[in-house]
Amino acid sequence: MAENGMSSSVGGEARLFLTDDQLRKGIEAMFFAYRGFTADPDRILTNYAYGRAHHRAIHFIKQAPGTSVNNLLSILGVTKQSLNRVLRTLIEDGLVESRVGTKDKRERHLFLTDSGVTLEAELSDAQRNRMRAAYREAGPEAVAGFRQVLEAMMDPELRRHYKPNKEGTS
Amino acid sequence: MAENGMSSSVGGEARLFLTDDQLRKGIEAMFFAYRGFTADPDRILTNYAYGRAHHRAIHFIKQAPGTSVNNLLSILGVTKQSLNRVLRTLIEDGLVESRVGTKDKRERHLFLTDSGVTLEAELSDAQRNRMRAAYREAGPEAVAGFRQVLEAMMDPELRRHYKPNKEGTS
DNA sequence: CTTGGAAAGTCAACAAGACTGACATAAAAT
DNA sequence: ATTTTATGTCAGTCTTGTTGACTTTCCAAG
Repeated sequence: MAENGMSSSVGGEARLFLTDDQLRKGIEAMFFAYRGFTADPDRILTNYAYGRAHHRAIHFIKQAPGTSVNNLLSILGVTKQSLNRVLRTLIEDGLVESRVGTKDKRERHLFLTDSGVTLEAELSDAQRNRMRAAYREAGPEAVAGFRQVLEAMMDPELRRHYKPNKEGTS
Repeated sequence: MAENGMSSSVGGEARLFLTDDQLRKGIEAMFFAYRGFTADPDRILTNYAYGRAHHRAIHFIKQAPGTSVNNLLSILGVTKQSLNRVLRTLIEDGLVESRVGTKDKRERHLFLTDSGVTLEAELSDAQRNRMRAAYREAGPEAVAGFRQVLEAMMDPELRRHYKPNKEGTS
């Protein structure tokens, strides 16, 4: 159904950027780029017997210190059981501290310890370096386009909570 | 080590697009966008008891019919053992055909069967629709930037074999 | 005050899909 | 003819996702 190689180029050459072939190239580029995007942190993580899931948890705890498990859950988009296993090892290893909520004792508030901050910095530095190189090579206008397309690709629900794109010209 | 929050904004406001904060936003956008990127095919795949790995295999077999297992391996960047499990189920289920090479009998050449083509179309249609919507919303210039940054993010090795970005202005 | 339900988090068991190691077969090289 | 290389397969383990069952805490209705 609708597989004739021209299903989206009916608008003529002004829409050349969304022919099926252009779309396919974008899809493949996304796949390959994501691999590069995660390659450096992944390499580092194996030295600590951690995985990508630990990186994500650490990243967002650093970003929102004191966040509840539930909040982290909705950001990461996994089940609480899955996140729990990761958090448990990070807490056992002393990278994350979990404090029982004062107002609501059901909640656990998460913080990075000093060791946690150190590992987060090592992982983020590696990932930022790759990102910075790509940004620098592509230039500011390409970066703006990159961010626009990425944001349009997110799930609408997430997008409403996220929307960090418009920053002032300051 | 170089963790002071301004490690890349020393060049002044002309380089605002690669401050650590901009980099972090890009990193998070990449993470969230990739989830959206795979969401629709993933949903479809559960109906067939397949996973993302099957999708990738089917995609690249469709793209390069008759490819050898080894070639597919280098594209997908996984071990042959991992790919083998996926290919075996696809062959058993009659979505992929594996023909022994005529010139070199060690090789297996892979093709999609009619059923394979059908599933590939269903998955690709879903993914292309999401991509098309994002492209349309962001516009042609943003798409060009998107592709530039993605390409710069790939591993250099892969990039040399891939490089599909320069197409004529026709 | 008690009770019953909702919410937050934990424990256990299972599945997908990566990985490494050991192995089989065909082709090529010596 | 024998060894080496290329290719593909089988078996077992690990990470990380899933669902289901459970505890603790909070809150609201009776």
